[in-house]
Amino acid sequence: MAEKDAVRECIIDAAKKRFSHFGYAKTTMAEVAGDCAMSPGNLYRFFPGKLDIAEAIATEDYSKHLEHLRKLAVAPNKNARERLHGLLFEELRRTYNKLEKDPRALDMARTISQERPSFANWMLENERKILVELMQEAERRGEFSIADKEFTAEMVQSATMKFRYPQLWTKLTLPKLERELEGVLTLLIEGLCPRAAEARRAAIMAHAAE
Amino acid sequence: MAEKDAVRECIIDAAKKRFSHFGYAKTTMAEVAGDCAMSPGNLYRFFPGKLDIAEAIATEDYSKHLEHLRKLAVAPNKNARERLHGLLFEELRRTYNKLEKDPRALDMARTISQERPSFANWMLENERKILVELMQEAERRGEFSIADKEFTAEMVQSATMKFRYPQLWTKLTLPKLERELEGVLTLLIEGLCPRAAEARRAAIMAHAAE
DNA sequence: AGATTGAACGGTTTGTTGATTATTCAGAAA
DNA sequence: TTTCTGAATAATCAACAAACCGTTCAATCT
Repeated sequence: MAEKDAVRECIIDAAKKRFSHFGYAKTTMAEVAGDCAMSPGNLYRFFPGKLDIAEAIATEDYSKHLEHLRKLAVAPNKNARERLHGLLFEELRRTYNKLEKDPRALDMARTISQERPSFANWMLENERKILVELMQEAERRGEFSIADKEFTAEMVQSATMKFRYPQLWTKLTLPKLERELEGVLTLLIEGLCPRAAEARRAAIMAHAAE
Repeated sequence: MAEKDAVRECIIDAAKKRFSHFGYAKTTMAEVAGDCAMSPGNLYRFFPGKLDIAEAIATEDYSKHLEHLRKLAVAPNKNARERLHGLLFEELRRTYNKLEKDPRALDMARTISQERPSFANWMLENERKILVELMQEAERRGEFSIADKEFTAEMVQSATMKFRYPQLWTKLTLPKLERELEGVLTLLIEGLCPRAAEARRAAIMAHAAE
C-alpha cells in the first residue's frame, strides 16, 4: 500500500510539472505515464481519469491554503474586523499571485470547476465554514453577535464574489482590487447607516476601556 | 433631417424584429436593408456598422429603464432602505425576465459588452449616478449621511455584482436570487456589527417620534 | 492470480476548404 | 451634386476530414 501511495505521488508530481509548464489541455496521459515509466493504461489503476489527477493536485494545494485561512480567522491578537480583513485579502492575493505567476493555472481551475461543479462548491463551503468560525469567535469575544451565521457567511461570500473570480477583474491591478475590497469590507462591517458606525466605535471604546 | 430620422427608425425597427426573432449573429445586413427596401451599402449612411444598430436598440431600451430607476431612487413615500431595495430588485428582475423571455438577448448583450466595453461601462456609470442621487436624497431626509457618495456607490455595485451578471447565477431561480439579494442588502444597510442595527432602529424610531 | 501493457475505440480537437457576410467604393440614378 | 446601388473585398464562419487523445480491455508478463 505504501508502494501504491508512492506511485500515486509520482503521478501527481509528473502531472504537476507538466500541467504548470505546458497547461492541462496540452498534457497527455501518455506523457505523464511515460514520466513515471509506465503505460497509459496503468494510470487508471491509480486515478479514475485525467481530471481526477488535476483535482488531486488542486486539493493538495488548496488544503494548505485552507489551514492558513483557518488560522487567520481565529487569530488571537486581532479583532473581528482585522480577522475578516486578513481572510478576504489573503484570498484575493493568493488568487492574484497564482494567476500572475502562472496564467496556465486559470485554465486548469476553469476546467475543474466547469467539469466538476461540486468541487468549486466544496471550496466555497469550506470557506463559508471558516467565516462561521470567525463569527463564532467574534461572538465569544463580544465583537459581533450574528443570529444566523451560516446565512450571513453566504451573504458575505455573495458580496465579495467579485474578488474571487479573475474573469470579473477586467485588467484591474492588485492595488485597485485591494482598494475596492477595503471599501466593500468597510460597508459590510459598518453598513450604510452612519449612526451604526458611531455606535460601533462607541462599542469598541467601551470594550477597550473595561 | 426628419426624413433621415425616419429611415434610421425603420432600420432600428427592422433590426429589432430580426435580432429578437433570429438572434444578432443570424441576422444579416442585407436582410435588414431588404426590410427597409434599400441596398446593404446604404445602411452605412445611417450607421457606422452592424454593432452600432444593436447599440442604438440597447440604448433606447436602456434609457427607459434608467428613467424608471431614477424615479425609484427618489420615491417620496419610501425610506432609503426601501428605495435601495426597489432599485436593486428592479434591476435583478429586469435582467432575469428579459433573459427568460428572450434568451437571444443574452447573445446580443454579450457581444455588445465584449466588443464595446465602454458601453457596459456607461451603463454602470449611469446606475452609479442614480445610487448617488439616492444617497443625496437620503441625506436630505436625514436617513443616511455618507461622506464619499461616489465611492460608496461603487462599493454597492461591487457588492451586488453577482445579481447583474446572469453568467454568475448558475441555474439559480428568481426566488433564490431574490432571497440572496435581500440578505446582501440587509448586510449593506446594517453591517455586521449588531449594535449598529440596534442604533439604526433607535434612530428610525426617534425620527418617527419627532 | 494479479499486475501491466498497448492496440483499439469513440469522442474531441485541429486544420483546411468553401461559403457567407460585413464593409467599401466606383459608378449609376436622381 | 447628392443619393443610392451592387459588385468587389477581406474577414469570419461552417462543414468536413484527419489527427489526436482519454479511456478501455483482451492479451501478456511476473
